[in-house]
Amino acid sequence: MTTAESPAPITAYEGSCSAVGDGRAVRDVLARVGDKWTLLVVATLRGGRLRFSELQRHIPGISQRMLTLTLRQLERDGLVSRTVHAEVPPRVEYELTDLGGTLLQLSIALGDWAIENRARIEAARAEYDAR
Amino acid sequence: MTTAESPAPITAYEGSCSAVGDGRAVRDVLARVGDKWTLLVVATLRGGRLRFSELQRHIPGISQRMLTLTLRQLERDGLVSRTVHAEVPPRVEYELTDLGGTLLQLSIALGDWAIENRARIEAARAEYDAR
DNA sequence: CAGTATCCTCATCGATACTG
DNA sequence: CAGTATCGATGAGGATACTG
Repeated sequence: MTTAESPAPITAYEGSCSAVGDGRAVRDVLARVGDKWTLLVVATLRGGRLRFSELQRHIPGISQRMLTLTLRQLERDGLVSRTVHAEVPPRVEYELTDLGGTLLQLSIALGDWAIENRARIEAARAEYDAR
Repeated sequence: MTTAESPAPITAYEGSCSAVGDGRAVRDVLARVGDKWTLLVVATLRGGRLRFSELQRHIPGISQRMLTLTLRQLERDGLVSRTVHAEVPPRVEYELTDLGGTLLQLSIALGDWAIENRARIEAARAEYDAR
């Protein structure tokens, strides 16, 4: 799920069936959404706006650096808005945009799928590994 | 339960809140599904069973190695079934399992989201970069 | 045909230190 | 408080060669 790429052609699925669109678009989305923290940040913002330190507290394990990078990407893509309040000490709040809200729906679907099928997947793994 | 009420933190998914499940499950799924090729392979199998070389042809840019690795993971997780036909030359066919089919639904939703919002995201990026 | 086996590169991420 | 700067480890993924 690397971000910086694709001189490659990748014309997968054009025409053949529109179910998933072209591979480039799907990969772009996955590159954004499939990294280690993005969906977790989006999910954490589902309750409304939070400031930087609150986000960090609610996402155990995320480093300051990765939270910053993830938020910058989300902001750049118009999925999250960033509001700086002119105060001392500084207060910066992040909030999902409307577009980010639609992504949230997907992340919930993905999360639900994860919960529902986790046991099945782990059973399959155990069986596979048993050989 | 999309709480719109409390600014109170919906702390990090410790298995309690169902909206996104716990972070670990979500990350597991993303680790599986969010890599460079998995969803593309799943999507390619939507039409039914295909053999190794057919998959490779339909997914431009994928290396033999990555196709093999991706298929092994999917097989291990019970998302794809592998059938070896006792012939010469060998013929191996891959097909989505029922579980894999449910993942396909998600990949379609993700693909649709990608198509629908790609222009918006790129516009947001352009605007962001213009500063 | 359908894979393994190696080698190698480069991006991702974590840790740490520093700053407006 | 909310970042930036820098460094180093890890590992995903590509290229290539070989095999049952």
